[in-house]
Amino acid sequence: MNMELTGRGKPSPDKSHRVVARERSDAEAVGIGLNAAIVAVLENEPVVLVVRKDPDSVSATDVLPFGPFSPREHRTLEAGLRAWVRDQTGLDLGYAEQLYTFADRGRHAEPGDVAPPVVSIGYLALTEASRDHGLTHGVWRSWYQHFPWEDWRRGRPEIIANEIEPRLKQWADRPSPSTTPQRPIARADRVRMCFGLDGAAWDEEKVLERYELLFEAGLVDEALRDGRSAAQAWTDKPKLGQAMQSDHRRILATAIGRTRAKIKYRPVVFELMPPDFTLYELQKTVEAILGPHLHKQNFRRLVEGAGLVEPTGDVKTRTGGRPAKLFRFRREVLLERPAPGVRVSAPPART
Amino acid sequence: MNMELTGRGKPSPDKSHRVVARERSDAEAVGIGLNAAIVAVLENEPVVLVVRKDPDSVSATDVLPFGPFSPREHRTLEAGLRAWVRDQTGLDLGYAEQLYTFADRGRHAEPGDVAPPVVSIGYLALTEASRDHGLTHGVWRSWYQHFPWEDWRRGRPEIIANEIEPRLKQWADRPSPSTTPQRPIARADRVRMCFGLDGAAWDEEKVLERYELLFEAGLVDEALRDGRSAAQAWTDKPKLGQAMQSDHRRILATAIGRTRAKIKYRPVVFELMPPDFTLYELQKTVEAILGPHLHKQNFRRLVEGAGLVEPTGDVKTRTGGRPAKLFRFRREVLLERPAPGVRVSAPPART
DNA sequence: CCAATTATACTCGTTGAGAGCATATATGGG
DNA sequence: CCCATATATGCTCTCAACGAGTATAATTGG
Repeated sequence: MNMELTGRGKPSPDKSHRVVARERSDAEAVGIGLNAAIVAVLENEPVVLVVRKDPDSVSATDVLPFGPFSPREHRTLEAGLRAWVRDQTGLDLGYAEQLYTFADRGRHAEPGDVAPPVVSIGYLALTEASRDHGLTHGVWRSWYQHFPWEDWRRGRPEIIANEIEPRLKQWADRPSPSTTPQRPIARADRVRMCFGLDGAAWDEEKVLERYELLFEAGLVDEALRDGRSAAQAWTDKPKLGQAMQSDHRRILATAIGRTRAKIKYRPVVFELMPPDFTLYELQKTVEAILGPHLHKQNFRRLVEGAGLVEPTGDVKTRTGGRPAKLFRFRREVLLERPAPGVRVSAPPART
Repeated sequence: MNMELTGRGKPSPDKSHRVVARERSDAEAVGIGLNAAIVAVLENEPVVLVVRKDPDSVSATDVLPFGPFSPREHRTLEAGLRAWVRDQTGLDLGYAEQLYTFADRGRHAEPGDVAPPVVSIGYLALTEASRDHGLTHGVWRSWYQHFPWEDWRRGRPEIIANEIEPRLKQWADRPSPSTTPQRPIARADRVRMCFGLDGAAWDEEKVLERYELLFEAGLVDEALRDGRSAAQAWTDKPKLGQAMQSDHRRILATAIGRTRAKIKYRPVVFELMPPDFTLYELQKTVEAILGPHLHKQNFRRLVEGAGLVEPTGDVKTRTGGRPAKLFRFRREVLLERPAPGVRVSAPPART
């Protein structure tokens, strides 16, 4: 499949694509790129499908599957997405939803890139990892590799206290540049709310806000590619988390946040599960996404009580203890309640 | 401001724009249109800002403010939106958020249109109606004029029982066309869940789902413009609600649904309120958006207890009874709780 | 056969939301 | 001036949901 956007000439060897874009006489007709964050849970690890730009390169960064949207070929955006995901990775997408449309100039430019689309529409897809038989290209990558501060499964990640908190507080103390004059909320307050510092609660859904904050503070590699390189490089400490190509990490952040939010009010966990599963496996999957939340007995009560699952009648033995009943998703719940989901509530705010 | 997308030639007198789009040699570089659903509450009526395509025309349909996105001029989509909204309507946007990106071919075409953008990015903006002094173009239109079935302020709207229910049930009984072969949920069940029939609960957030269902069933005028005109016109009864240009009613449906959802977990109501207000006024505004929900005393307890407001110290007299204390939005709540909002829960599901 | 491990059932206490009652303080008509 | 009326506001009762703890059941591995 032709990954290059037509109408933009051949992939430019020029490093500064923004200049190219500015000089186009027809700048208002832009290319549309579709980006897919294809999420699964593999052995209790939330993963996203990435392809390598150049597998042999030392500095190869991960890139989400992406392709152009061709209105001539596809009636809807989603149809286009499904088509080229199949072509490109061999995967047949199940659940997919649109995330966000980004068009920030400068956030796309990347040395060595082919001409990037100016507007990229991010999509979230959820799939069962063990159903990836058709997968021809791409590998599953733990999403916490790109967002280590989001992994609370073993308690509060140390990177927050050791790296993020001191560096962000230092950033907050610096005066805001005049380019953002009347920002409504002070830097220090944003830092505090985003990362749950000084007694604020950690909100696992604020994934994008946290990434954007680190970006603004110049603590992620991608910030250096933005036009503001010089201003951002105020510290030369190693940057946080593994970077991705273009603005793909921002799309992934959006995907993680949306998945975490949606799992609570829609039965989307089941997109990640095999047809039959034990309640413990279901809980582990939820916890992989959200962080460890729930009391085991209450989780059972919650999920069964909400009518989200029904026993298959079989049990799974060899679990190391008493055999666990197998359950399946109870589809009828969609016809009964307006917003069924794993309603885990946030742990009580630390005061 | 030039409303026409560059690179597409002059506004075509040709009626069938889809054909024009298909024949463009450069179809993959498409125009991006930004659409704004600018929402306010005016005298307890939720309203949206519309401009008239042709005010003198008898068949003039409402159209949301829209304009092209020009990556050369604007760094971000939102910046572009704010700029041309100001140019076009004289309004300075406050709160704005992206809604959704639509690109369905066929949903845009409209007789008499100038060449429509192929991809339209919808935005939701909330503003205080009495702050529209700068407004030069456009009028406030009740959003229930376009969605009469969404107005539950005086109980269940009669149009549901009188028009929607019979016609949708009739549609559900017809066999699905082969173009949508394995739709996961049966038509009858979708009708039931969307419109709360046969004991199902009414979910005020499903605005888009309801509109799309009516669209599929050919009960809204816009469906006739879609390529499937012939198939859709299976009944010649009058269509439901006032139509809008292009796919603007779909964007408005998305905006209503999002506003209704967001008001519950973010303090966005206050974008619609003057600086000082009584709790009764606040409740009326919430109810204009959501439908009548809350017990007056509980609403007060909820809103004050959540720390969303604080008394200004003044009272508003001449209310017809005891003077009401004036309140203002308590901004500090943003620094205290992760997701503050008017947490009105749905009324108990009718069983 | 027993210890360890996992699964599942039951109970208790707190909290928050829905609903109703009671009281306070205006307006407006006689 | 007084009272009927209307709105504002405070308080309590009840129930359901949820977090947390305790107890019991059914396996596996030595």
